[in-house]
Amino acid sequence: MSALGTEPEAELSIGDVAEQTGLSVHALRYYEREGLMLTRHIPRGTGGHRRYTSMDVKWLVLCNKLRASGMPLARIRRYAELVREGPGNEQERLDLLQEHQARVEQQLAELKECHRIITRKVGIYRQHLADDSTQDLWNITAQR
Amino acid sequence: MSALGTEPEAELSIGDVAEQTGLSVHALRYYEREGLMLTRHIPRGTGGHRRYTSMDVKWLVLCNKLRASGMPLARIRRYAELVREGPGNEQERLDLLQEHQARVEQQLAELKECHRIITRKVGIYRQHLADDSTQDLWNITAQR
DNA sequence: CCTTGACTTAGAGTCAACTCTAGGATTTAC
DNA sequence: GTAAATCCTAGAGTTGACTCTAAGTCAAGG
Repeated sequence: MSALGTEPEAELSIGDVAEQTGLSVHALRYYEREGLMLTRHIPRGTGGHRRYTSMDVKWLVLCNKLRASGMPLARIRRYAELVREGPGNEQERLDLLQEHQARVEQQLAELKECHRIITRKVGIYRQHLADDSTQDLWNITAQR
Repeated sequence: MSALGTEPEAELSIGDVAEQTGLSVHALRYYEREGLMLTRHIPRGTGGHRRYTSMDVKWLVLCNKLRASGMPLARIRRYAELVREGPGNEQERLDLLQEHQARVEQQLAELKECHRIITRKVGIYRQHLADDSTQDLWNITAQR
């Protein structure tokens, strides 16, 4: 209920985070090594085990979305660096996000075009099979 | 104008095909080795140079669409095998295409969701910058 | 005829993004 | 108290899809 975003923050083990994000524990260690997290070093508990917070989980969920839309890890690292630097570079963050947004729009257009072509081909084969036309159609792959 | 699809068929060098498909000559040789073409072996001219036809170009353009929509080369190879086998396996080809069609639809849904999230984040940063609010907002990355 | 550019093969190298292994240390459940 | 599960580090291995290299052969323009 507190308006300030600094609540108790139950700490999470790497296994918990893996479960909540769908990333493997291997991938999570790799992400830390690669500087993709919000802190350069995930704090460790007494026994040396990583202690993540729910902020980390939120960040990783965002990373998953960025990855799923084709952003390379190198670009995510750059974004993480900007966030780690703290306030002052918001314009640069915006630029990075907008560049990616444009890419995603391109991808969407391309994917829709692919879908159109595949759907047409599916239609041709459906037709062909429905006709029961065992006619050796010259080469169905070249149609249209 | 001939209704039968077997016209003169000017032959094309690997360089011509590369230019027309956007694939590199290296990739084209690789595709042949991997059994992704309509014939197991692209015929060679007297000097041992590959001679492609416009059918090959059409096929490769389709392959590009399938690849661009995330079909792995192994799956394209399977499709190529079915086409090489000739008539009789149309149902199997249709199944393969429909499976891919479904995947593309999933991808489209996922990509749209990513786009929505990125757009929201872009909106937050735009707002923040427009407000000229140099207020050290706690952590903009965690917003919403 | 000769040079330049395109082509040939076989095989090695690259890149991103993990994924796995070895050899231990720590934590948790009974 | 102990066994099983989970965690640690450092580093090697994997996968897919090319991409490049070496050491030539072939073809086209002047």
